[in-house]
Amino acid sequence: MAAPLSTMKFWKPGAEAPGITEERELNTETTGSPIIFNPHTALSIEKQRQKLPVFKHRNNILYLVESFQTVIIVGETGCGKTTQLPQYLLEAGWATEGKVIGVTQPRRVAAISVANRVAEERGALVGHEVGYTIRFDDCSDPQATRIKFLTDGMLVREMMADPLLKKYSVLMLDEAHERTLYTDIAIGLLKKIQKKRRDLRVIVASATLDAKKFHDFFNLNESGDPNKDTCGILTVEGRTFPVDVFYTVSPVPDYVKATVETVLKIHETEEDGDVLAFLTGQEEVEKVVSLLQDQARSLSRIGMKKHLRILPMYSGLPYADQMKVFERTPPTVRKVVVATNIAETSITINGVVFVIDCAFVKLRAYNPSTAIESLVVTPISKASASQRAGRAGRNRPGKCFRLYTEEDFEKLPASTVPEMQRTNLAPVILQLKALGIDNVLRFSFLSPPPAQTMVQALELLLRSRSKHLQAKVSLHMMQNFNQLCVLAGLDHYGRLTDPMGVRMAEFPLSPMFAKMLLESGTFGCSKEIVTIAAMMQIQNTFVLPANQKKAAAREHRKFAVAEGDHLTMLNVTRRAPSGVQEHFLNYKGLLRAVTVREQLRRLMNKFKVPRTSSEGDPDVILKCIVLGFFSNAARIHHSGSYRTLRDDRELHIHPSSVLYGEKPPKWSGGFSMKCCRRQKYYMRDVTAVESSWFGRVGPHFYKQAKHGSLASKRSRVL
DNA sequence: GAGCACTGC
Repeated sequence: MAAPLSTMKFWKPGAEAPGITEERELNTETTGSPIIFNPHTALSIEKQRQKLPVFKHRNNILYLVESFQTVIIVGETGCGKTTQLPQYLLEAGWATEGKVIGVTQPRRVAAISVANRVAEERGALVGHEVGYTIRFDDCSDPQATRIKFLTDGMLVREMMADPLLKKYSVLMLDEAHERTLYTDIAIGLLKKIQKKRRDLRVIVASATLDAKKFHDFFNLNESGDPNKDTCGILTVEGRTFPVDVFYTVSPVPDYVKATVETVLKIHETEEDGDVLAFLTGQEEVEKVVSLLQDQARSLSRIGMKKHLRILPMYSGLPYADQMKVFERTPPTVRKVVVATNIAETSITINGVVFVIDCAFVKLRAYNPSTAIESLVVTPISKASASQRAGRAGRNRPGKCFRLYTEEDFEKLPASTVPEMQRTNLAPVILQLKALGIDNVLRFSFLSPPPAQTMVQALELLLRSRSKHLQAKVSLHMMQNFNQLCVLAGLDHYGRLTDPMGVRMAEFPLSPMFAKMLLESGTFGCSKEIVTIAAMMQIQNTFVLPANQKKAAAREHRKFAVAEGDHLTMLNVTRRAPSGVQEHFLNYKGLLRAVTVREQLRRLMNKFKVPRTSSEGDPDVILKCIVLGFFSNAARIHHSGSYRTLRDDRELHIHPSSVLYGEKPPKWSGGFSMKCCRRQKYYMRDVTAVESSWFGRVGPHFYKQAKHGSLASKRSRVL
């Protein structure tokens, strides 16, 4: 029998206009060749372009770009800003004399699909007048391309070769409200460039919420006279349908159960239309999917006319399963997509009319006092809630069911903490230094990272090395700074070392990886290390399908080696080519690892790292890994768990490691630390090592011990 | 003893 239909009660306050800020019509299969239009159909394209809401602001936009160095465009979903604005600028002559109009996107697929669409509108193939540049795929022509779409990370890379971005006349940062790490870096750098290049125009496309923050940041007018502002704002209305928002009457004790009940309630009482439910992670998604599938079976047994088709969606899902959510269902079937946050920005599913929002999201957090990254289930922001709601109004008016009270909604923060404020800054600092920002403390951050992190350590160490000031710096800051010094990316004055630091910054990887790669040639194992580094960039080498866990685990054991995960990865690449499917390997990931490896090899050649092989000797490889990852070392504790060398923190081997469940090695290293649920700390990518290797590799690092509790540890290490 | 939101260079 079906469970009694929902006891959930919702109420609907005054209708809310969803503040939607994105307009990508994401075609997930963008690799097909674009259609070329003949002049006859071009007329209708012109008409379509004129119908977009942004069109009637055309002259105003061009006037603003002419008059202000920076223009903030608040453009709601479907207004056409991403595709039209660059074309208006092109038509108005902003791309003459070899200049380029650049438009950044936070995601690769978006850059490709938008470039394709704009090329289509202009009746040409992408890669000529309109092009794109993303990592591993440059589809632009240095001579011919006038409008270039690129990822924000790519723009930052380009600044290394061309610090003033001389080839660009205008740069538009799209989706700036998402505040990704690279968007924020680009924003800070562009402000700096604008002071030297008065002719460079910057357009920031953002949500309403942030417009003023961007305006105040970019406005260089200090006179108080608004007539002298250097930054203007323009709002363009969107083209979406209204979404009715409902809240629960009382707080929900268990949002997983509540999601299931709400789906059933919608199915029972609402008209046609697909459902999209947001949850925080894979486990929750699978749980809801399985509960709903049970219910759906019962419902069809009792003769419910309309069927439910329940589909999970998260990034770790195999590609073929992900594609299922885009398939159309017959009118007698209601599609229910149970997704993680991937459905909030990265993908758009057509046909969604009902959204269920649990109010939570899993976010990365960085704890500077432990140097450990963790994933924390956090309440979403209001901006995020409205983005989720907006997913219901893409095709026709929709409804959003929030599994929380209106009172709780009011307590949510206005926007999500920018990535810049919750990430490890070592790579950011290295990049900024490489871009000639000597004093990273003076860098104009749109949202400055917490002062208590490495930045403060840098300042204190740069200005004075007196004991008095050092006492104020906590141990971890010294360690972070020291880590970069030992890696030799920075000297003790905080300057980028040449060549080591300069080269490290050029690698699209964190400093530890770069160090390991650059030294691997002299260690005699660069061929192996480059493969291992590439493999470490993919999230999961192995896949564990929910219904075949045991069979998969059995297959995975076949690749395992006693030394640990790093050499197991090497083993996978050597033996995997046949039978990726049967061995339950991450096919997409392995393909990606191959491209990453190619890029790394090119950089290694550029820096003349000798191509050497350990010829089957594992120790050389492991020592080389320790060289980069010396700061991540642990030894076994009599309790059976591990303790970190740097601060005696309790650690466990992550269940995904091949060393999990085996006789634990005395020492482990090379791992990355993750804090997962219940405040337990885990090591991922673990390798068994010898204690004697650390002292030789990172003596300065562990010497720092004398400032704090590490002293006793160190004597045991060396 | 038991688990990994999502991007990007």
